[in-house]
Amino acid sequence: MDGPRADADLAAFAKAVGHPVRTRILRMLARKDAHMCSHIVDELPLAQSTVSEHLRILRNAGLVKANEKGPRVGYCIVPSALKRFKVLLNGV
Amino acid sequence: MDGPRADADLAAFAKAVGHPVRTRILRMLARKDAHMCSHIVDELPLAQSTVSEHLRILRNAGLVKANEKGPRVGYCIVPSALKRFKVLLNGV
DNA sequence: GCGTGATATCGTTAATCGACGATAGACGAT
DNA sequence: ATCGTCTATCGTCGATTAACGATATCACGC
Repeated sequence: MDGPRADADLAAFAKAVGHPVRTRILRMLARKDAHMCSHIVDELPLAQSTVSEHLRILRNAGLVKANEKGPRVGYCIVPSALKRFKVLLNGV
Repeated sequence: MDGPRADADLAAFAKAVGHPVRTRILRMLARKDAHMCSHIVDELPLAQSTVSEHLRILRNAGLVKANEKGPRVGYCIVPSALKRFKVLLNGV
């Protein structure tokens, strides 16, 4: 589970989560199976494009994925990635 | 343990750890009670000032502290902070 | 006091980040 | 086919970060 890329992976996860808006988004996603981007936008005092960018960062980190179902994208957590993040951190 | 500042705190911890050099430093500190800054410098391909800056970031995040013992500063992990980081993350 | 070794801080530079508005693309409904 | 809705991407701007060398500071031994 933790190979030579443990430092790089842990840092990448942490960097992705290292912004209050993204921790909040993560929590929102963790409490439901899926969220539409617009739902998240509604709950945050940010422009839609900004939220989309934060979601892209979380997606690039592998922590979140989108069910590619047309314009109404359902976002959800990738449990295995979140788990690996926790394992890596707990291993420090 | 997780109040209204949970998002901010988690994000701050994650941001501090969100750099491969700092995860590596954290691991080094986790394996010993204390390290001198110069020891860390020796093991990293970075200038002393750069390492000092990374240590400052970890210190500001509360994850690391320095035993103020003159110029030979011994750095060590703050277990309670690291624990809180883990708890916050595991709570997501 | 004077030097020496160990850290910290300063000043600079290039790179990255965070936010926004504007725009483009994709789908469902009319 | 066109419209309206939802999301992604682009371009920009100011702020922050990462890295370095140079310089200051501090504590100890001489």
